[in-house]
Amino acid sequence: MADLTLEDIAKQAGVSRSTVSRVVNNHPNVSDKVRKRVLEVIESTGYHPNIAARTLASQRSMMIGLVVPRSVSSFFTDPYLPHLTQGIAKRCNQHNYTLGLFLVGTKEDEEKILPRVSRSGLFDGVLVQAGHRGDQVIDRLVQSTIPLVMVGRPFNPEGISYIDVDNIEGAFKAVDHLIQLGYQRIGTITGITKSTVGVDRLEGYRKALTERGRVVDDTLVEEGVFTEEGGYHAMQRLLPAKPDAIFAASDIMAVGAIRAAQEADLRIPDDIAFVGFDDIPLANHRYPKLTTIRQPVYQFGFSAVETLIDLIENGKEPTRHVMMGTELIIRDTCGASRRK
Amino acid sequence: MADLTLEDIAKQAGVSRSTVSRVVNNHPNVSDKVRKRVLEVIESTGYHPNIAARTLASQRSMMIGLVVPRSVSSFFTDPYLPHLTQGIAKRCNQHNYTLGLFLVGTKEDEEKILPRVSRSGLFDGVLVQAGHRGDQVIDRLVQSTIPLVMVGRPFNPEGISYIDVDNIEGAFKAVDHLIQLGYQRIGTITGITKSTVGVDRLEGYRKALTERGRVVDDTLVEEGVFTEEGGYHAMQRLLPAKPDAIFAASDIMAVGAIRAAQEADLRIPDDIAFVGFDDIPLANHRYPKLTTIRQPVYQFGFSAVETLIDLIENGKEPTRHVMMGTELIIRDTCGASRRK
DNA sequence: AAAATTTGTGGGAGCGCTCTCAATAATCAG
DNA sequence: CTGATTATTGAGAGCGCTCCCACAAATTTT
Repeated sequence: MADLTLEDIAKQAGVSRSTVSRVVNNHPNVSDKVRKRVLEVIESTGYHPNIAARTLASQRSMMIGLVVPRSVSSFFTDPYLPHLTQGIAKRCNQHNYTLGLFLVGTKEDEEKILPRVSRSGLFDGVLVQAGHRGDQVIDRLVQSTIPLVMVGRPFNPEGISYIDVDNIEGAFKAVDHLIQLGYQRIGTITGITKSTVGVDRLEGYRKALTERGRVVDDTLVEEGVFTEEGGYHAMQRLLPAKPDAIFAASDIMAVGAIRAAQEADLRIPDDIAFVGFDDIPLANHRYPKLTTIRQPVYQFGFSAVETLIDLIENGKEPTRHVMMGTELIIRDTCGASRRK
Repeated sequence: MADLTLEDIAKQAGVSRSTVSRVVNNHPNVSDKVRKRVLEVIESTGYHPNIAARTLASQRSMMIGLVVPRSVSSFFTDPYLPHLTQGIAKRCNQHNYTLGLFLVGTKEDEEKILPRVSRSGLFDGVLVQAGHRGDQVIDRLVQSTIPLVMVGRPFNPEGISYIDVDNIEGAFKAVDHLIQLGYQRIGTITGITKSTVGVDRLEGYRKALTERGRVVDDTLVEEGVFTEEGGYHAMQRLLPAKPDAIFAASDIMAVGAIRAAQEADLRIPDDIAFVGFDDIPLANHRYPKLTTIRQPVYQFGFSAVETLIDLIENGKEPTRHVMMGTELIIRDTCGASRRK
């Protein structure tokens, strides 16, 4: 069954290997009669071309790799990556590409994964999730010659194609919303500023305050890692500065921050308001419901795959940059309904 | 760089292609002198073997596929699968296997994925997450000749290797814990009973009650899908029966159930106690903290990969069944500390 | 009606590797 | 020191496919 070859099909259909190949690959210049006959044989035998042979002969594997660098540690604590992966897998399948998954956990993983991804010829291209500044995996992958698209903007984007969400604009919307609601001491829990996401969302925060004539008070800015604990601890550090509203750079951090606020007996949103970023399912499944900035993660995956395939099939120049928009989702934690 | 071949290395090292192949594959019977020389050339050129060619010649791809069927819809709402995937990816890498990811979303996905996984020769084996009874993907994959390991017990396990967590025992522990704490009206929110997980956890619930001389009251049993909403709605249906404790078949459902209880102004654990299943990170990051049954998801992934590789390398007979244990994690929602 | 073009089909040379087998070199026993 | 054994190396035949080229058949042009 699995060991049928083109030759076998050719023999059964009474044609040559070449003709069967043409039929399988939908090439023109095959008469309808022959095509039909070959198709019937293929159908009845359950033949499926051997991918390794095809890859070797055509120098195209129809496989792309998704590499998640070591500095992206939150593969399963934050739904972002699973969601993204799902979008990527979906689109790959639609384009008949197979997806290889590489989660880099350790230095050893890195040493094994890198050559396999970039020099084994197994992958036509690679998608890399952006991580921290100076992450080895990213740098080394970028230096290789394999077509590559980054998911998230790298610090040094020269010559690199990437897709990104407009984090500055998203953060701006979140903070501006809080300003419009009349909050006076708006703090922020930034993500790791070793990542462009962290940097950009902080910049959006700053920009909103500045454009509305506010002064940025550094005692209201705390950095955290992108996890629940990160938000929790950052909030604890922020509490003495008595903020009346917080923009957290991710929903997961917002959840942690809210926990810290609740433990300090603050009511939400009466004593302190929150806006997150991401719109993870949990945001709508907790009490009180989280006001947040929605980013189109699934479409992000789609777009990444499209961009990469375009790169693979139409050459690496010029580099492509895709920027996606965000949306403010107003729920309970910002206190909008109360202040109306 | 990527287009170096064995032949090139052989020429540079002044030996034959065969010898270089032996060195690359760590075969014995190569003199130290020659091996060293070849290794140096490989090192200095950055040569990496072409995987497609190797696969074609050796009939082994060193790739395994992970297939998540359509009936497992919760790829990103529940951290279970991401966590499992991480364990699988880790172990694959340690064994120098590459992981292909297939998330089946639609019927069309299924038609494309199945032949590619089972008949293209690209994969040496496949891991399949268990889903609902009668899921086409599972049935069809099982019928193919490719080495296969199910993650989670299938309904019809004859001739199928699988690994599973002891769900009956886990549920038993959870419910027995509630019984020991003196709760009288212990209800359960079962998962979908079209899955063995759902069935087994319900059985553990029944077994615990029966063994402790209790009667199973069907008005205290509600089925839900394995999501937050599933738990929420099931809890709403359960409320009129006035349970004083609930065993939810997953943490995510427990979270939803707690939300429903809180909306009904019940205090936890004073008015109603909860025990979940899974021990997802959130269980420890919410207030009150969730008492739950921990299953070793990461090790689950490890074990699945080990079992599959064993199958690939040592033949398909006999079928392997691996059962993993669980652990009761006592936190706040069961009221244990209060009742001490 | 012959020549030129346009299909449609088959043959053959790889793609880069593995693996068996034969050949040679090195080692050993008697 | 010779014949036998063993360690080391090379040659060659594929693995199953693609793709270029040549040829034959059908169609069009002059």
